[in-house]
Amino acid sequence: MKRRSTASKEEVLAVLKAEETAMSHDMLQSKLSVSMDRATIYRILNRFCEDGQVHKFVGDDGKQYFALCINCGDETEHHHHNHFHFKCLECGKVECLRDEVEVSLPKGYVTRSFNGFISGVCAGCSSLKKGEE
Amino acid sequence: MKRRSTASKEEVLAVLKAEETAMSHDMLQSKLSVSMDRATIYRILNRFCEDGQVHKFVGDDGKQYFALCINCGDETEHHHHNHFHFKCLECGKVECLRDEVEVSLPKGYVTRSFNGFISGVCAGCSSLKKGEE
DNA sequence: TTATTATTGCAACAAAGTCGCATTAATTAA
DNA sequence: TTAATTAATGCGACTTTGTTGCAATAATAA
Repeated sequence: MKRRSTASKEEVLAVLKAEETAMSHDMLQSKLSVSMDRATIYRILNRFCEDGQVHKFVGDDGKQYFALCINCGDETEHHHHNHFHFKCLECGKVECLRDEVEVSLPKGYVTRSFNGFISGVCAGCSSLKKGEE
Repeated sequence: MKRRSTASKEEVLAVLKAEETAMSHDMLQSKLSVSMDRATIYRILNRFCEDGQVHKFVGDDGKQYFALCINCGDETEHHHHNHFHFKCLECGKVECLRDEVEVSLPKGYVTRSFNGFISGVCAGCSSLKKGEE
């Protein structure tokens, strides 16, 4: 299964880079300059995940989000992504929080996957709100 | 809107207590001794949430899970549920992890909701697996 | 240029969750 | 005990998310 370079693929990648936020499928689709099928977008994104360019997580809205694997620290391929994701409820931006989080599990428990998600208001938006008052 | 005590409501509560695990709608439905409509189950659970008997969170499968507000520590009504939930991929049990988790947000960021979810293997199941080898 | 096969679009589908509305039934008042 | 009030339920319809099969398209290798 060698990957082929296609316009769709490049476009998805371009949007992910340009927007600088993790994106759910629908966020992405609305930003695409070329229209493409929902299934295609999912397939492209999941391929990126397999290739380690992108990682996937679940938001507190139950949706899958996809983020470029940059600014996520120096993760290597089999690395657990033990960081939180933060979604700003004002501007909609979803970002990776830098610090790795350690959760102490009870004795004998083993982690397979980690999903940390916080919703709130980011610095930019909370200062704006202060300004408005 | 005074709450009424109904058989359905009691049954849902009974299952939640008996199973001792957080449950998604479908897990719950399959354990009910009385069949009831999907919408009804959701409405009952969401009412429990409003009343503070139950809290809700999202699993890494994107589903909503509901857990009784016991063994979750001494949360008061407006308390953030800053604890992780752990789902055992072997036995399916979903439990609240005791320790409260502190995530240090960048300056100016405000938390509105917290969702921490870990999948893996619980102590019981991982010791069983050792035994099998 | 042709053969190979990864990629795409389309349609269909399943599952999760919500909502409106008519009916049922728990509670309160008479 | 009966009647009135209205919360709770069941049903159906619907939206959204995500996946999959299959035929058509197109990127790559021969």
